[in-house]
Amino acid sequence: MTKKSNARERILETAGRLFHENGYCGVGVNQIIEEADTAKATFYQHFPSKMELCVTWLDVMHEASEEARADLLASEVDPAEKIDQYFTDLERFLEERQFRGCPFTNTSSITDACCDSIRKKIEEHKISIRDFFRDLARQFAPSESRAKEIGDELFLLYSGATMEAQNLRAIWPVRAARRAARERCVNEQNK
Amino acid sequence: MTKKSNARERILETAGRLFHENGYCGVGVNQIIEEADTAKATFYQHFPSKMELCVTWLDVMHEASEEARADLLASEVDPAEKIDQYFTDLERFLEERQFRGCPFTNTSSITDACCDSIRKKIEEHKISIRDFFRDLARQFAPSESRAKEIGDELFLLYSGATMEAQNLRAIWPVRAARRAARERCVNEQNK
Amino acid sequence: MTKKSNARERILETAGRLFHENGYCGVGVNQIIEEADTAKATFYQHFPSKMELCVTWLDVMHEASEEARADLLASEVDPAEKIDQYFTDLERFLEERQFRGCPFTNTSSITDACCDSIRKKIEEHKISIRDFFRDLARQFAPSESRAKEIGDELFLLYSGATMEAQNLRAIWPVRAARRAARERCVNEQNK
Amino acid sequence: MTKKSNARERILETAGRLFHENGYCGVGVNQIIEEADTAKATFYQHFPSKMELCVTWLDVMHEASEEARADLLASEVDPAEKIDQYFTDLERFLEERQFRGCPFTNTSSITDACCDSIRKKIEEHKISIRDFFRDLARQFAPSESRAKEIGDELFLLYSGATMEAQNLRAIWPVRAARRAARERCVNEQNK
DNA sequence: CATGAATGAGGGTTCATTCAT
DNA sequence: GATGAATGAACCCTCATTCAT
Repeated sequence: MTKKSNARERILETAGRLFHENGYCGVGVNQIIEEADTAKATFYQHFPSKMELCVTWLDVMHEASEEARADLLASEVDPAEKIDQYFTDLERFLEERQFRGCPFTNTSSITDACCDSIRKKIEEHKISIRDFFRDLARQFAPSESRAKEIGDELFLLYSGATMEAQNLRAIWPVRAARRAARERCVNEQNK
Repeated sequence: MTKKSNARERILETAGRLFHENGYCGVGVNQIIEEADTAKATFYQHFPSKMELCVTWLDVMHEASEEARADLLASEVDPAEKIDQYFTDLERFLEERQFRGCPFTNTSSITDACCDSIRKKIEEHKISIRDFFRDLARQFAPSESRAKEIGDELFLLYSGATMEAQNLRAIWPVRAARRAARERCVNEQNK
Repeated sequence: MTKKSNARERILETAGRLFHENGYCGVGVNQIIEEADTAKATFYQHFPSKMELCVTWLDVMHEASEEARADLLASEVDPAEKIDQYFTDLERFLEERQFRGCPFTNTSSITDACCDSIRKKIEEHKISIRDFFRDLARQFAPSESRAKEIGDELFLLYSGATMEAQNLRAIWPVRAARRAARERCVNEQNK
Repeated sequence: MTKKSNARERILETAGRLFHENGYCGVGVNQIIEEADTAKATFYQHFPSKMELCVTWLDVMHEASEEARADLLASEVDPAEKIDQYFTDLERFLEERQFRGCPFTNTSSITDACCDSIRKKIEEHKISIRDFFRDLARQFAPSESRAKEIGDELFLLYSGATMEAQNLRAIWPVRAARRAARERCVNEQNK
């Protein structure tokens, strides 16, 4: 038993890597199946279309991401530490993937014209991260409206850092974001 | 030497609009020449390839952008006002183009695999914007090293705002970035 | 020996219906096994290929058809009445199947390229119908050679009616054929 | 001058032959372009789709057919002679094409599921032939209603003959149809 | 400068069939 | 006797690019 249908896994993994590296329409089904070492029809037995495969992959990524953030939020350390940890994790993530940026964002700019179902996944994911930062801000901000303001600011710092680390193939944007985010948090607590 | 070769202009303009609207690989050469009302070979007489056309377009965009930023830096208003103005301009730019995001960034994630010449253009442009924000910060920061810190932070706010306005098809990220950037500036001056 | 292998029956029945409705190459093996509620390999256990399945189905159809015609020939009514009855049955058959025409003929034009075994089935069936009409004509024609002439004519009226009812999605060709066939018969008897 | 764009001609001719021989879905675009000695993209530069190509071909065939029938109708010989000539021409046509039957009908039975535009062409063609036979019958029938009856009968004889010549790979059905059609005409005139 | 026919490589997808279980 | 994952060949179609005119 056990190894039943590992072709599906191989396809999903390979496609995910390629989508992240080259964007949705920078990857062809041919490339996916070749690198996953499968046949074309095997691909279509497991996924109804290239686009559905992409959506499935985004789903998997999103769930893992949400879980990690929920854990961080609930952890016992103080907010400034959480911010630190988040951006440090981001740093590692981006470096491991050679500054390929955010998988969702990368998929996005290419997919505009075509597919709403992919677009929707990306939106949901982004909003979910924005909400995470708002929750985080609630742990130190003096008021609800201030928490929203600061949460959104952290979200933009995160997003800009991710994007520019990719654009510039450098880690400094992430570090700058971490520093700025921490300062924000500390300032607010000292008021 | 008046109307000679206005075909080139039409192609460049049309292609730019389409690249920004639909992304690099969401636009075909056929569509470009049709909307520019030219012939196939005319296209290839002026531009060696679709990619070179894209590079040329990015060059044009970059120069216009740099000039505008230089003007803003040199203007007589106080720094907080400059920040305000920059993000307000960004807001208009993005709304006019239906939240299609940054042309450079959009082109980036698509082009990774293929072409270094496009990548280089994007890097140069991004660094040039980062430097603009550092210059801006120098106008109010207490020290050079602090100016760099704050300049980078403004840069990330700008980048995140642009990206998420596109991802979410909404203007609030830009407004949140402006608010945060202003606060940064004012805080620093009041220290 | 009761319910053993009713899968075979289900496949045969389902395939027959689908072939007639959508044509040989308008039906896929996947569709057949799904609508017959069987597994892939079960299909190929009972039939070596889609084509052999088609041949088997044509066989079944042919036998049923021959039996019905033999009964009609042997019945006690007078020839003109038999002609009437035959075309009335044809009318019902075509209407029930939404003017999908003759299963054999339909299969024919598709199969040309590939397979002699299907072709042979079709020929046999057609000759058998031609012979039926000759037998029918013998019941009223003045001579053997005249019976052949008229039998062939009835056969062509039948064939044309079936074909054009399909081409035009209309029943009038069958009714016109019946009228003409009856007139033929009556004329001959009144000579 | 002169030979400009003969690729289009080659494709149309080749496709027509193949459609007639193997039916619409028995022919692939790959086969067409190979036998026409062109590139795939050349095909699609001239015809928007395989289906549109088929429709175009049917149009060409239809026009040629209509013209020939109009000429025959208007000719000076007597009706029985016209019938004779029509079926003799049909005989030659079918023999030249190795009993491949009616191009329209052949295309039909396969096309059912997919394409209405092809279906419509076939219907129009068939009705146009039916009308031809009605016009022919008007040249000898005693009344309008009788002309319709006999015209329809001739049409069915023609259709059945064409179909069965194909099914049986034999010429006798056409000859039987001619004989029957002539007899019909002569009988009517002698009444 | 302009035309548009021609190209080869590749796009995503579906087919009938086989195999290990 | 049944399962369904895996296959390779073929499906129709589009791309950026070149060439003769």
